[in-house]
Amino acid sequence: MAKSKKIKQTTAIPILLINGKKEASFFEQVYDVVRLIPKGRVSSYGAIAAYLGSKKSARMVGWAMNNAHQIQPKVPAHRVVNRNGMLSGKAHFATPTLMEELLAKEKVLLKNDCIINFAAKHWDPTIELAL
DNA sequence: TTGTTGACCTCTT
DNA sequence: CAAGAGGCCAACA
Repeated sequence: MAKSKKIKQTTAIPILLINGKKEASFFEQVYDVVRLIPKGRVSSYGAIAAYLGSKKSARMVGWAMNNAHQIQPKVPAHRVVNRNGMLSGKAHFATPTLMEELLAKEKVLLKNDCIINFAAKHWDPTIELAL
């Protein structure tokens, strides 16, 4: 094969390369699903992880969101919350209140950093995209 | 290179 | 009912 050194399968896949490239990593799939979240709806890390294959990979979804800030097109990370409907990642946004602001613009009401009527607004890819 | 950490979830005690 | 531990994969020191 062309490469003199063996390709490290487990090693980092450059996120920037994923953008518009053939190699589809776990991260890109996360971004893709998150972009599909309709306005006014919210999803959860576990739901996305489960849709991709393993619900135990929910942590990776969180990591993907962390990198999502350097990803383009922009990923609506504010529409992704934890299983409790709580804005666990709001602190990682540009401003601690940015996530609330974005959700408020989508008519998503919050109370104590928790989404009101979360069950009704929960957009589960496993169900919505299960066609 | 190994080991620890991380925007989580589920099971077990 | 509450608290603890395990598990997943990737990035960082």
